[in-house]
Amino acid sequence: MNERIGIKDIAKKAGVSKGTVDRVLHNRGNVSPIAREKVNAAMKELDYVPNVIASALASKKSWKIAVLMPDSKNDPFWNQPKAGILRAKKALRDYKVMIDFYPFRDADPDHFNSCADEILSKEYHALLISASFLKEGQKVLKKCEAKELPYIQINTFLERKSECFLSYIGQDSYASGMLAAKLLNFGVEEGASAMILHLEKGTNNAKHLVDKEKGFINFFSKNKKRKINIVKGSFGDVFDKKELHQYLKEMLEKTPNVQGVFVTTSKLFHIVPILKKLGRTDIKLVGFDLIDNNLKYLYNDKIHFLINQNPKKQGFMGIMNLFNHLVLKKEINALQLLPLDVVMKENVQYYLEDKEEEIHLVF
Amino acid sequence: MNERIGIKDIAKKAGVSKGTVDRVLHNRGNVSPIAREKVNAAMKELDYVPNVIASALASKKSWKIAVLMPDSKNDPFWNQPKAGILRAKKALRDYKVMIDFYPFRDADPDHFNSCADEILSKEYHALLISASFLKEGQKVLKKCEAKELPYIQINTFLERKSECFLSYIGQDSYASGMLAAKLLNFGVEEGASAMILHLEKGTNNAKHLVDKEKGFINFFSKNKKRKINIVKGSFGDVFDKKELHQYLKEMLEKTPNVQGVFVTTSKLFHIVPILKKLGRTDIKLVGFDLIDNNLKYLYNDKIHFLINQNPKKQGFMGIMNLFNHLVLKKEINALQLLPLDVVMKENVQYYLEDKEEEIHLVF
DNA sequence: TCTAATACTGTGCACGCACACAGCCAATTT
DNA sequence: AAATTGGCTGTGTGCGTGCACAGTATTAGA
Repeated sequence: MNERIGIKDIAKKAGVSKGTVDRVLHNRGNVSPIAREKVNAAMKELDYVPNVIASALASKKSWKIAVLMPDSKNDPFWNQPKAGILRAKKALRDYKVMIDFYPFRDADPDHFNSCADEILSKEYHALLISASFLKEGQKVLKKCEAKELPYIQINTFLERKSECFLSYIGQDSYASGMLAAKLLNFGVEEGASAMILHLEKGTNNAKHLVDKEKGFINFFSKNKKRKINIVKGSFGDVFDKKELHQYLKEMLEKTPNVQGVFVTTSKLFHIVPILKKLGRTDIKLVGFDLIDNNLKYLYNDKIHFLINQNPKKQGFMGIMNLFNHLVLKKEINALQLLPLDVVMKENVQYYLEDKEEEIHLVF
Repeated sequence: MNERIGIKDIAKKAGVSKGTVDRVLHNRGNVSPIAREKVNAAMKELDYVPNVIASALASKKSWKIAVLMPDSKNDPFWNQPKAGILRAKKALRDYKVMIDFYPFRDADPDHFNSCADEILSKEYHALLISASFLKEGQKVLKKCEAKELPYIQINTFLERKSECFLSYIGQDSYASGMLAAKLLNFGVEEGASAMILHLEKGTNNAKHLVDKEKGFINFFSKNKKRKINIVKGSFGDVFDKKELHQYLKEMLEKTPNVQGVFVTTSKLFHIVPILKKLGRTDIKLVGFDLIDNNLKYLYNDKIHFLINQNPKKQGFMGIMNLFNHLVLKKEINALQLLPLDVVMKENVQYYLEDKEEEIHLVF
């Protein structure tokens, strides 16, 4: 049953050799229009689907992919996308896919540039990039386009109009802001206050933070049935604990009845001990990312919700989509927004488990 | 670079032929202990990893899998596991995997039995089963074990001790009860009441409902800081709207200040219009499953949270795990609990999207 | 008309493995 | 001693496709 038909079948049907079928299949040229037409007709009639297994085995081509993302030494967050990339690499080990990492120091645009130049000086088939720097990122992508090097962006999205731009894989920042708002709205009483707090430098230059803020605020302005007072805070240097303590103290004093705080990055854990010192353990907290420091507080009920952005999956899907594009010539979606998982103590295990789960191949 | 080594390499290293290596690899017997040892040593030393591509291409075996689950005509829920199974089938099209469906009428144990008998009378390599009926389910699994037919259970878990029992893939009912409790606890004021409501017949016979209830109640009994009054309700025939209306009215009258209701199945949507008629739209609602009737109310803020159990993924993983076991001879986990996704209006899109996402192959 | 270039087509090997088969040798039986 | 058995081993073909190369038909140029 279920006899799969191969190129020799369509060759026979079309009255040509399998060599000709192969040439039609891969647009290698040197095929007469008549032959091409016969082959196409036969393929359509027999509903030919290439056998990827045999194809992969026979193919001699190898594919080189460069990865340009921040060094995980400086920010452990980047270990997760990296883990996803390595898992993808393992999944593709029987295909000739080579992956080279170019980690750049995350606060060093010059280093970012020099890494990019090194990539561009070599012969890669594609690039997986997470461009932290707005201006430099745009420049690098422009250079890629000049060299016709296709790329996929993860985590940070710089808009480009080009054939080379294949996809952005990451989160929808605006939606994540709304989600945080909805969660706080659920747990905060009518008439009370909720705070959105940026704990980063240069907040206004970071598009994703601006978007999160928009989402958060728009949720409450749309939702007119319940009145919640929204305040916005911003503090750059989380390592200056004394100043941060002072800042939060003043904010909470001048804002009446704050019942919830939304921190727009993974740095929520910094304010937990401070709130404790201020005797405000009643405040409900929402933040991002399942990093150890946050998890600790999630486990003992200090943090109520963490929104998970699937960083590992971002890396994994980045490579898998490039594979899809390069090797299997499939269309890939230009925008791939990953789920915003709502994580609590009771379901966190499912999002952490790193058991040897299935490996995902894209056909 | 990255020269992959194959059986001929280890054959050379071990000083035997590739035939002997193959026999060692697949435990085909007829290998002298000395040869076996040499081959094993060579494999270890060269860190041999089989090329699944070539292996799949060369293998002549075909695999037959039977699927025994409720008919989706009667309950559209089952369309989702089915869709997952079909996707897996597509992903495996180059491997010789055949899948036959045996849908049984969901309230008809006799039909379940006769479907099972038909499967057992044919030659299948494995079975994917969702046994709705406790007693009949156990009997059927026993028969499978007698015929040495390995199986994976999805959605409903019947405990068995047997070599044939490969895995259960589904949700952790107890954890889902706790999750629901946590969500309601977040949105319900101290001193108020929360209700757990079963809308099924024969609740006490359904293990997963009992477990959900345990999880829900234990959350509140563990959490002694905040006092919430818990009440339990149970009503069998949701289609008798008048009686259901009356039942809810009385429950809400005799229970002071009910602020949240947790319905333990996908049938939450049945009580939404009734609560509206009773003028109790303030009550916060938590239930299960992204089915259309529930989604409608999620969109217009009548339902606050839906807990998603990944029914499509259950089907997909069921097949993939059988493939893993049969074809790739990999160990698979006996218990595979899928994430309990917390779904709200703001993130529901990510769990619904049926875009042609990556297809998962297990190596 | 002949040659040479070009356009097109078919053949056959390789990819790494599974598996059938034939061959070998020692032990046992006749 | 010859025949048989059974444990063990190596050889060789085929899976469906990619691709190099050889081969044939067509056309253009002299």
